[in-house]
Amino acid sequence: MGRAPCCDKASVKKGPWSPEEDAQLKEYIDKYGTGGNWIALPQKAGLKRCGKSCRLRWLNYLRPNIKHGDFSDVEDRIICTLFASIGSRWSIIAAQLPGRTDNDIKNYWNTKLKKKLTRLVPLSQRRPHLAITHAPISVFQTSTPSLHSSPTLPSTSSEFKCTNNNYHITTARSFTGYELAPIPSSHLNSTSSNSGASAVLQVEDGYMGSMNDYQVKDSLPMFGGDQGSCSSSDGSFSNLISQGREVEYEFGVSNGGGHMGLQGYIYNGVEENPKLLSNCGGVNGYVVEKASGLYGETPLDYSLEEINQLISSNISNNLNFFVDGNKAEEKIMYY
DNA sequence: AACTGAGCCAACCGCCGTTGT
DNA sequence: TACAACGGCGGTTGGCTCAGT
Repeated sequence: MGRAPCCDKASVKKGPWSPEEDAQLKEYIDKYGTGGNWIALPQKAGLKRCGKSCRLRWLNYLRPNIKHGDFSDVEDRIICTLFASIGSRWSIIAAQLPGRTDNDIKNYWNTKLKKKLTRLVPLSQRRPHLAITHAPISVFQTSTPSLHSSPTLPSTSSEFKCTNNNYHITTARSFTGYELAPIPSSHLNSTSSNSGASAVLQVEDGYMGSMNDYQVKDSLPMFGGDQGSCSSSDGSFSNLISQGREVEYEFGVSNGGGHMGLQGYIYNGVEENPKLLSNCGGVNGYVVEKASGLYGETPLDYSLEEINQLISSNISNNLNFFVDGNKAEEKIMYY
């Protein structure tokens, strides 16, 4: 048996909201708040609407500080960057754009921004780029009891010991997605490589090429345990590292009251300057945040053209990099 | 003026996770 | 533990507007 409907569909009004209804809803919420119960609200407010409809109307239109109208270039860039990174997680993207709603951003993306980006860079001009796979992890420090916390997630597979301290990172499960980071071709030229702990990164070589997984031997933490997915048709990723590509990494965990994580980068195949970002007790969540292709560069430093390369080349390759079966568990961290 | 199609966006639908009983 | 109720989310739809013919 399916779930009972949240309201009597026959007796509720549907369709566009009238100014009177808007005023009624606004007045009620201004006066009494939502009361944490949207289903009961319409009746109390004297509205013949479904609670969900009221909620949507309030969140997307009536609540204070909602911004309507044109999106700025900065907003465009944030949307594109986040879309390239996390996909169509509109609520998360909206959380980074004050005054914008997820619905607004979704509509904007579907009707305008996607087309705008498609026009920007011809397929033939797309550059190779790098994707670093991320996975939920649990982090705990072994040397200082006060920072230690028991990961609530089942730990699996690998353990990472940072080269110059005692932080251990244990992957909690395998990959759920990854981020993309372009690496300019000018950064493809040097040599050297380390072996040691490994990270699984993904590299796309060429705009029409297929996405291949590569296992990178380096002193990066192991993200996830899906070794079976790794392949190395031409050894490209190893070459990239050995050619001196720079890879920045940053990841951590959050418990709602704070977070901790590690940050560092690989240069010429060597992990340098790994450091603890911040710390907090009772870590029981996990977040993995970003990797970028060029040390010191953040995703927001990319031009729209570069962002477009990330998005469109993945779309053109029919990649499913937005899929995450455990979306509720993932959050984005901003240090 | 009438028709048509594209673009836009508010609103709906249904699924999923969480919470309470 | 099972189930219902609810909130939240992303995908989709339907209706309005406007430009082009």
